[in-house]
Amino acid sequence: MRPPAPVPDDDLKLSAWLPYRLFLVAAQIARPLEDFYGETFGLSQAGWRILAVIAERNGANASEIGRACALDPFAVSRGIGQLVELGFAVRRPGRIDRRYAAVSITRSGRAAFNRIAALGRTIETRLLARLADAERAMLDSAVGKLEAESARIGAGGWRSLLEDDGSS
Amino acid sequence: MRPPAPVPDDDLKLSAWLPYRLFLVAAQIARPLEDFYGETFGLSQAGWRILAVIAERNGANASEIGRACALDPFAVSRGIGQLVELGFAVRRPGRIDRRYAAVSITRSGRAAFNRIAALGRTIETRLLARLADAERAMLDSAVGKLEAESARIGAGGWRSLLEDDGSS
DNA sequence: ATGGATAATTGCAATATGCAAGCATATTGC
DNA sequence: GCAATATGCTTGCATATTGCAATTATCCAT
Repeated sequence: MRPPAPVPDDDLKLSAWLPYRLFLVAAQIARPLEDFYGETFGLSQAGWRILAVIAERNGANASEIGRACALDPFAVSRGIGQLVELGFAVRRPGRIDRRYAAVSITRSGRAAFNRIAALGRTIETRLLARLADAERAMLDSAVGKLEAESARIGAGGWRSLLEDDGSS
Repeated sequence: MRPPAPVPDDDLKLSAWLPYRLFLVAAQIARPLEDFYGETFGLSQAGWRILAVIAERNGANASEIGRACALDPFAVSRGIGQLVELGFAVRRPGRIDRRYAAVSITRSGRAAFNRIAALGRTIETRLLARLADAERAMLDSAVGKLEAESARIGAGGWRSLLEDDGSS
């Protein structure tokens, strides 16, 4: 009556599933940094990302910021609000089109950024210290490919994945 | 009066910083899967992770589950509650020590797991399809090393990172 | 027995998030 | 010109999530 294996048991092992492994690594790495900028500056994750964006591209508008750090417009707006409250950024109406507000980093914003970035680089250095040079290079290029493919996957939604045979 | 570079500008580029890149890849990959199990079964992320754990280690207790999928006891408890409500798991008091409740997956829980796992494996396959065999092997071992080091980093907290020169 | 430990849960306050509606500015059609 | 529409961004509010104190139930040592 019963087949030998009554349940197919597709046996996906969470701990061996690449997306989950990446997620865990990213989460564990991010935590001490978040604790640092949270406790030290009262900065949220969105706030930190936006600070990093305007540190690099001073005067960016909200849309550019959102694109650069994968935040929706609401999160960007609130994050900028937080930075302004903390004195880390200022909003000024755009010169040509005043709907676009240019967000600029302040002196103390850059000071905070530099301290956070220093810790961030320490973390990255410690991570990479475990890898050989060849591994580092390969990891870099592999992550680049994963970025490209994950963007496609993320854009399609799950419905498109079900109709997908995996070959492309 | 002013030095040529008034601000040191440690220039950490978010888009080139490995932890951020990993985070983005993980987040983009996870989204369609989350949408799927959220819309289809009303499952939260914690619920899904716990389901995956008990699919593999049926009858695990809450502490084991928490350790296996990096969730704090509160999240585990609530996640199990969700699974029980959905009819995907049952709690039964432990036989030897009744403080530990053994959580078992139900038939319909396993059915749901199998459907989610199938999509998960599709995603993983699509991701890895872009990589050569050698790259896949290298990525696997590199991620293993990152897991080990990120666990150390996560455990230490940010204070220990500041006193750290990066060599160990 | 009983005091203290441990595993797990619950309640509640704080926080974050999603989304509709709003405001200001720019552009288009007439 | 100037109403009508579009765009960029913000705000308010309802809902979900999270963190943590307090609680319950059980076990263990004396």
